[in-house]
Amino acid sequence: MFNFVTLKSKTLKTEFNDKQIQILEVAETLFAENGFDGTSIRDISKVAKINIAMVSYYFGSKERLLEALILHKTAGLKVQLENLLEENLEPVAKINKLIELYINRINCNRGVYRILHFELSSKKHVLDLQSFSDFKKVNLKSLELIIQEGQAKGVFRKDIVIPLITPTILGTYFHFHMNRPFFEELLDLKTETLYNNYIQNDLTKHIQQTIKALLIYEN
Amino acid sequence: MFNFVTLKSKTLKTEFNDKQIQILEVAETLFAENGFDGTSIRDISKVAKINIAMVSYYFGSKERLLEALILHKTAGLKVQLENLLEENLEPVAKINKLIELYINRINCNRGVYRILHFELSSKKHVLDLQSFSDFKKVNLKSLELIIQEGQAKGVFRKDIVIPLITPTILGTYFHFHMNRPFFEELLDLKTETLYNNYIQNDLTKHIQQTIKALLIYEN
Amino acid sequence: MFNFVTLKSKTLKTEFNDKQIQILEVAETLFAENGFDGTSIRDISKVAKINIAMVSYYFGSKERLLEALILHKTAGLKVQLENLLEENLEPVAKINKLIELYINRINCNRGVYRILHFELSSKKHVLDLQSFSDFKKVNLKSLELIIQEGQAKGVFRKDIVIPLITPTILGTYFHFHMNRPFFEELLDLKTETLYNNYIQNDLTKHIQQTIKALLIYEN
Amino acid sequence: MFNFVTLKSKTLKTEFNDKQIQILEVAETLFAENGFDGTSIRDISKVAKINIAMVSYYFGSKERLLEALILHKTAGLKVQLENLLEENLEPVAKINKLIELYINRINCNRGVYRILHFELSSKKHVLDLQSFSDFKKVNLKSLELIIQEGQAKGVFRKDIVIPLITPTILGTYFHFHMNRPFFEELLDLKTETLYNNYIQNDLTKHIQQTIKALLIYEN
DNA sequence: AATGAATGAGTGTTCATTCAT
DNA sequence: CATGAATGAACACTCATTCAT
Repeated sequence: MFNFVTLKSKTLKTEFNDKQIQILEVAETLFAENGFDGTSIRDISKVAKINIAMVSYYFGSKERLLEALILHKTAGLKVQLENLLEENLEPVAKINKLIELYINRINCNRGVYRILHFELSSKKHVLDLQSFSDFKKVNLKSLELIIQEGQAKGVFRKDIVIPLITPTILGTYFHFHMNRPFFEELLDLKTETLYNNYIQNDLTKHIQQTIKALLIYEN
Repeated sequence: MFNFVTLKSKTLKTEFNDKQIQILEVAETLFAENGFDGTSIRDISKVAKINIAMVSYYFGSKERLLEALILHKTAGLKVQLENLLEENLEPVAKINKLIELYINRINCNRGVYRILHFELSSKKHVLDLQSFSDFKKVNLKSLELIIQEGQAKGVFRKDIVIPLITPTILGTYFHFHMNRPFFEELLDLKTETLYNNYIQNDLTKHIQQTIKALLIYEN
Repeated sequence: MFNFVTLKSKTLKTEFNDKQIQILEVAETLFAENGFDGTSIRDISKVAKINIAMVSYYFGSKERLLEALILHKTAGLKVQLENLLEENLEPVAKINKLIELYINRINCNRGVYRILHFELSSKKHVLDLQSFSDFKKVNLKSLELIIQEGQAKGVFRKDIVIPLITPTILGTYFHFHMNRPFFEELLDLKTETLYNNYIQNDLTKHIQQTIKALLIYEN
Repeated sequence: MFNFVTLKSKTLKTEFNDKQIQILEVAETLFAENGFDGTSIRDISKVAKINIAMVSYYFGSKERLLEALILHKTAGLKVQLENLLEENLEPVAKINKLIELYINRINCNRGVYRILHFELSSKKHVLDLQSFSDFKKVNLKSLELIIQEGQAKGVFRKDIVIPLITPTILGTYFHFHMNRPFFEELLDLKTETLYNNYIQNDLTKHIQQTIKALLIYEN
């Protein structure tokens, strides 16, 4: 019935039925709004209009719901990255596309990525962090390949500390988004659409410009 | 920065007695480790070795403890910024010093700034966000002044979206710190000292380099 | 003993199919280990590797599973008792054989007898206690016949309170068994075999000796 | 404020305030009626007319309430035993008094002793069993001293397995009491008073007679 | 000024059972 | 006939806060 993925000798479902997906969607929204600790499974069951016992029934526990959510939402990124790597693009165009891919993806799955990058750093949660660490390493490796390609072509500087590029890309996005009310007021982004457009256009462009300058500009 | 500030029609002190400061210190540590929701006032009272009723007694509520904590820890930054603005430095040197000031300050008050920039975006918390929004605006204004000074001197580009500079500076730091375990492993930062040195030297330099490139490099 | 017994206006089988017997066996073990309340039908279904709904399906409810279990495990004792009564033995030999029969039987069906004699006294369980009371009366009657036979032959004292003999026989066994860990340590009964041997030999002999002394010895 | 007893590096209160004692009394009754698992702290709080959180507040947890209850109710027995040991009595009189002491004490604290001797044998409960094992050892030691005294005086047989005496004494009582409804009907003990009188007179006498016979009668 | 006692509301989870298929 | 899905009720326990002293 389900497609199982063996992950550290623990089988996790990667395909879910409609009700499970419904729960996952609601969970993502509420986790994004109120954090993991700030969201009760009662809240989830109320919004998702399901019985309170369903969460434990389907996912085992609140923590394992989070695991499932992360797995569910991050699945597919790896394939997208691999496709990008194989594309025949100029280094700058490739890194720009990578940034666009990242920002777009994260913006569409805000809740999950926020938790992945911020809540999971808490020492309390003893989720299977290894698999998420692996996830981050895969991302880092893709970035590395693109930058090294650009360096080989003589376009990018040689003395770049690659692991610090990701914090700049993702950190800029997250800091902007986590302070959404502040920037909504400051930049007059009154509607959801205006806000999302700003991210997809202006913010993405800013990040691309920043990274490009960093990769090319000689101090 | 403040002394007696009227906030929500209630008078908040920014000067506290020893016991209050003790509570604030413990609260910062625990909030930083486990988040606001993940920390109970029982945890705080246990670690601070004070009676559980003291928190409500001294600060009114858990939320107002957070308010007090933020006010307590952010006080003083404005003065530092003003001093910096008056210094006679080249634009690049000035922006570098600003970045250094920011990163150092935030790194020393991780807990509070993490909450300030990430947890407070939650819609649940109905703290008087205006005062924190003001705080952010003051910071933004300082940055604006420095950049405009650099633009006037013909050092910086004219087409800079200044509000997006802060997300890049702070976002890079926060993303790095929130994924501390990942970078500790990746960069072999085994001890607290090694980790802090890396932030004060390498990471700060990376951010300075990034911002400089962004401000100067013509696309 | 029974075949189709009307119990609470419902027909209960005493003959079960393989799956039902499997459930009964597992239930006995778990009830013995953790008590009735301490055992969930989830536990039973997990150990018996059957669907969780099977218990309700086959037995109606958890309580009626217990009823079935008791009926299943106590069936046959009456026949054994009747056979014993007809045997041509000296009074002491007969009572000794009765004790041996009891202890052996109970020891082989610990779970059920423990529940029968201890958990069922709880006022909460509204099982049809009458049938179990009947069961006890049958046992008492057998004992009575043997003792009266011994009294008629002038071997046993006349002033015996027969209903109190059973508590001494069974109570001694149960108290020993319910405090198994204590006696295991005290008497160095490290293995299951050693423990069972001690019961079948030493403990049985102790009880036989006790009852014999009580029945014969003139104060 | 409290008098603390150090027990395996864990401090347990032995003196309780009125509300705590009220909770303990209710808990004993309900545990006795429905067992530990069969009693919820909701039941306790309802009967004791206290807030449901009080149990956890005063005792920490349901299990630690049980610990406190046992400690509370068993305290004092040791002293009574010591006093008995020092009395100048004939061996038979002494053992009779011991039995009377035991039965009376247990009958007055039925709930606790039932749990102590029957529920605690369950492997699930990981209470500090060592202390309860110690409690049993103290009791055994007292019995041993009395019997050895009787043997030294040439009154008691030499070949007695002393550890099996306790199961006979206590087991007889418990089996009788656990099957109270059966014996109430059989022996026509309609009221609480009649029942208790029967225990204090007839049952106690039966046990004394049994043990005396066992200790004296040569097979 | 400071605190131990107390509480109602809420937490995540497990329960025995039902029911459509 | 047999079962996977689903559920409302109950579970032990923790929460931030209040209040009398």
